[in-house]
Amino acid sequence: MNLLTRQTDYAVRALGYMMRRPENNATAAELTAALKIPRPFLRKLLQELTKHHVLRSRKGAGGGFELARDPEKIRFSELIEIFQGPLRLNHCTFRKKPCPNKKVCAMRRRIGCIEEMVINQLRATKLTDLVQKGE
Amino acid sequence: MNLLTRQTDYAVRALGYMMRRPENNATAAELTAALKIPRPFLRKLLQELTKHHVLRSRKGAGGGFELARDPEKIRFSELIEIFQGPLRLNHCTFRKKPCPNKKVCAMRRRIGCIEEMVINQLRATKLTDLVQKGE
DNA sequence: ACAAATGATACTAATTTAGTATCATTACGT
DNA sequence: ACGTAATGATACTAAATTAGTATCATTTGT
Repeated sequence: MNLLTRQTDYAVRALGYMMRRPENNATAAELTAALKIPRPFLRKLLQELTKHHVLRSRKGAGGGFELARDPEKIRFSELIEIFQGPLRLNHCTFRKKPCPNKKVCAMRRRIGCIEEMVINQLRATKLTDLVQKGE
Repeated sequence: MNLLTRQTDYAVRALGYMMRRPENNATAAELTAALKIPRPFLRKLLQELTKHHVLRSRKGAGGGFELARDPEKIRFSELIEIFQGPLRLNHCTFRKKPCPNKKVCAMRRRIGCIEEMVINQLRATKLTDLVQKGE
């Protein structure tokens, strides 16, 4: 059981790296060298972050990526959602065909409860909580 | 992002069904009919539960499965572990090669914290919480 | 113009999850 | 004893998800 995929993990590392630089920026090349993440994969992931306005990018020579916002305003939950879809711990496998197991749905309620807790935690966790500036 | 696989989901349904029967038992055939889960898949899963002493089985005519314990003593966490391995929300992808990203490991601490909360909740959740007897 | 950067997109590979098939073994009922 | 109804063990295939690659287009600074 693993809540985080490698993409999310990489994304946090990359963002963390940028956060610790004075200008909050870096190029894909730098990040590849520093973090040992396969370059094309990293690039794709950075583009994704740009699309979702977590990063801003500049093309061309001297270009690169920079944080689009204060790291304090980048939520862990947001990153997870970008790479792993909506935050839910369980989606009823029978959702389409009107669920024939109403009886079991105490499960869903109970899980919903745990789910809510987790989501609240993930929302409350900011990039700055994941990566300490000084470290 | 999905915390539960279908196997775990099915397992809860199957156990819930058995829990609501007077003898806490059923055959694979009954369960297939009642829960609309593909039979060979269900059988495999029931065998797994038997191996882990959540169920007891009896072979031969008139045989079948029964809960090996009071449903109050079957933890949700245990079921997840059986089908999805150890409860961890994140395992450092760099664990082998001594992690070159000590800097980022605030992430690990923070995630560890959320992880612990989730695990505690899952441990505290019993089969009886997932499936109400009367329902 | 050229080099250094990202954007877009389509593809392959690896891993995990879901599901199938088959034969062996056990136990009840006659 | 035999047939039938059940699970045990195991090996396999299929589908879905995740990880990673490749390529070409576009932009920008010098």
